Amino acid sequence: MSLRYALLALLRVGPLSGYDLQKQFSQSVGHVWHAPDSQIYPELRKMELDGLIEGEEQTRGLRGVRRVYHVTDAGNRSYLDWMESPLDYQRVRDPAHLRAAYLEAASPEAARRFLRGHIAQWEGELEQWQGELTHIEALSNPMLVRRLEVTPAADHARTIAFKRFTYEGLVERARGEIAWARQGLKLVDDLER
Amino acid sequence: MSLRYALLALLRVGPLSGYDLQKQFSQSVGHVWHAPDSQIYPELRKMELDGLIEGEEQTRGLRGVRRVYHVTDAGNRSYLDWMESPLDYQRVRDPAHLRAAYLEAASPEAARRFLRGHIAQWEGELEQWQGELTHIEALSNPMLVRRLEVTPAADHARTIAFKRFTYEGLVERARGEIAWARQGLKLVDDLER
DNA sequence: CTCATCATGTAAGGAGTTACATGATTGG
DNA sequence: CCAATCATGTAACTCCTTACATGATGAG
Repeated sequence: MSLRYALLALLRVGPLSGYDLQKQFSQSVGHVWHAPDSQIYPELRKMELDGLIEGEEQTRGLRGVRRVYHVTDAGNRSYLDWMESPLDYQRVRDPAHLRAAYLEAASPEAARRFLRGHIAQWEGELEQWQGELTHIEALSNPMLVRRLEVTPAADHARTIAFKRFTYEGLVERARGEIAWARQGLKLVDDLER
Repeated sequence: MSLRYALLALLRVGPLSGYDLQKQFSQSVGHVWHAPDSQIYPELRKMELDGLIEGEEQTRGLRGVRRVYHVTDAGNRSYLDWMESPLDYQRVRDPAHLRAAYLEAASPEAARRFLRGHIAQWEGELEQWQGELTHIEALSNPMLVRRLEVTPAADHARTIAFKRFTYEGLVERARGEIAWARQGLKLVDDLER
């Protein structure tokens, strides 16, 4: 159910097509909420049916068409309502820690492969999030710049501060996961002796 | 797809019924992989069809029946294969950080409610995981004791070490989330001035 | 003219959630 | 005899994944 709020968060800056949104998902919001195109297009249609957004068909060249969506008043209200409402947390379902808990059943080599994989996974995320953080600090994220353009100057600091806060949290999480897996590698070494 | 490996991890210690497994899910494995009964019973049936486990119908009292499942050779192999295979990581989909990133759209009170909720959420998890850790150190977790009983003495240290490692990681993660949300509360205070 | 990019989907299936549904047994 | 717990499910629905499918436009 969060997908539509991720989409609304982007659309509140200004009208975008499904394709544009999809591109943004591999950048800005996509860093906290991934969604493939096959999920975005149908969700936009549903949101339009629910009256949260409205699509306008634009011609592109001679026969090309694109639907550009903008947020309706109802959509804006729905977004703000979500923002004021309690978040529902998913129950824990963590494949990496599930495996870690029974790692005695794996060979030391497999255990090391798993832990190295975990490090690689989170180093990838870390790089993404640190990159985002750099773009936030330098005001070089195009979506953030567009957002600031439609935001009263008095709210610029807030807007930037919460983005920085978010990505700092993610960076810390990634570092935590990496440190944990390194500990695990040491443990596997110790146990082998 | 991890559910069946969580179930196999438990069943490898000894035969259990769907009901027993369901109970264990709210304790041992459930701390890293939640599953409701409505998901466990059908999954066990599917695993039996796939030949990973075998169920034996036992009578309970006069008319009561219960199916007690045990792992087959194929099930054991499947589990060990999974243990040696690379883990597939889910794409990031994080409602808390999604909201945090756009917290400028919320009122300061709502922002505080959200952050306090986040702290409460992770303090709950922290308590669970710290409790588990205590039970591991004290060897007072019944499932762990049963596991050690069917494990060669030479592997006891390994078995315990990986459990401790897992829950230490989870405890650290929870602490990280709590620290992050506390930072957020400070930020909301600072921005209000 | 061709290729990258723009642009929008459908279809099948797996995984998980919530709610509903039923009945047996055991201990007090 | 009554309540807690034992015991096992189904049904409908949402969300997400993977794979498939198609065609237009613009730059070189």
